[in-house]
Amino acid sequence: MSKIKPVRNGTRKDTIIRKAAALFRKKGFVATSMREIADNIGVEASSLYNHIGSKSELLQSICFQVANAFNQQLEEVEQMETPTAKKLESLIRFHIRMMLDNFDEVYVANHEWKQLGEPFLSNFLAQRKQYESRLVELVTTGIRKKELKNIHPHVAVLSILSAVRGLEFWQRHKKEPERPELENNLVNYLLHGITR
Amino acid sequence: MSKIKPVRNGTRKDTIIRKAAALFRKKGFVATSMREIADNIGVEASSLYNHIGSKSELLQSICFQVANAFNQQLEEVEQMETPTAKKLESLIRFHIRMMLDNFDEVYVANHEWKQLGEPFLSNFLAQRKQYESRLVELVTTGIRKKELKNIHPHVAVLSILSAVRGLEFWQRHKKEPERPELENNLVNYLLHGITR
DNA sequence: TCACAAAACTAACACTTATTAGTTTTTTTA
DNA sequence: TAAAAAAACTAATAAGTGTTAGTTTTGTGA
Repeated sequence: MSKIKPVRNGTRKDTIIRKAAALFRKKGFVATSMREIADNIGVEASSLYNHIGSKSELLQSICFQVANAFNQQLEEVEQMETPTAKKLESLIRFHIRMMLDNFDEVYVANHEWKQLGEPFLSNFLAQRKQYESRLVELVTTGIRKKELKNIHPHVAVLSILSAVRGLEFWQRHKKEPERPELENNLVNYLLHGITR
Repeated sequence: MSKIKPVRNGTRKDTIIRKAAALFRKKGFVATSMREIADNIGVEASSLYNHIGSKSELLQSICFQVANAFNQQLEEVEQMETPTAKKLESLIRFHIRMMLDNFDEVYVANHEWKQLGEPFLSNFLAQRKQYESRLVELVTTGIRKKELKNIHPHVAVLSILSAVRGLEFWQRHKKEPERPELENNLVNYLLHGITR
């Protein structure tokens, strides 16, 4: 019937991925059918295959796009010439913004990576592991330099990552603390429990 | 072929639910087929229906059994005559133990509740919301009594719940801090950032 | 040992799934 | 405006889904 509207500055493929991300987030990857995605765009399911290779490819795009964003930011922060606490704060704030600005995609990457097929699954998990290790390294360095409290680095890192992930629940209580205030509250709780 | 072995002090239904929980955790609810569950037990898929009503019923059992456990513990803690921080610590420790001792079930309740059909979905979400509210109430009281730092209660509660949930990642680094040490580290991080 | 109940089986059902082939319509390019 | 490319369509396929009916096997209590 109608045509797929390319998203601003993007291809039709991008449009499909965005809609897919929204549905994957709401219903889960496996529970979302190609027909549903197509319906939601206003097109037949088979038409999607003029733009994408497969359903799995959609999930792959979403997961690795998110992974790349986080990796790139970590790279930049590692280069910074600031105290460890400041680096940590930058990263936490980036996580918060990613969570709020790219909710569907980040949520899907966090919850649906299990449905990736090989070799993508292994690749994704390896990247995640490496990301965590680099954060642990950061905290460890901070402790050695006496810039941070002497806390178990791995516990701290996983707590921080999890707490930020918990922002997904905030979608529900939207009116609660406004965005910048929420951001500051969370950073404050996570850091000033650890910062000396 | 063979028969379903009833779990110690349990019914055959319990055995099925346990195996289902393990598979739902590994592959997700929708991606797990009744035939897979049956295979894993060593029986035909149709045989399962001598013991259970439907696939959805399996998910319901898992989710509400977990919800009940948490609600019951909260009830008990609320009755305690101890400082707020102590109550909070009890709850955190209970969450940690539930996470480690009933990993599959807690994980499934946390990740697969979306797949519950109505009216179970609404019921489950309502219980979750109420649980959170009661925790917020607890923290708020603690702040009013000057037993806790003056932090945004909702941010604190969600951070705590999320951080504890993050223990699911710990399954991977099993050798890291041993259980009691891990527990103490986490409690320490979560509370001594908030305790006065 | 006989009868009854519990629990397994086989076979089939009605649907839904992702994906493909082939064709037609629409848009872009020359 | 004609030719080429892009993007939609219809129709079909093969595989997998949860679940049911009917039957056979297994275990139990009289």
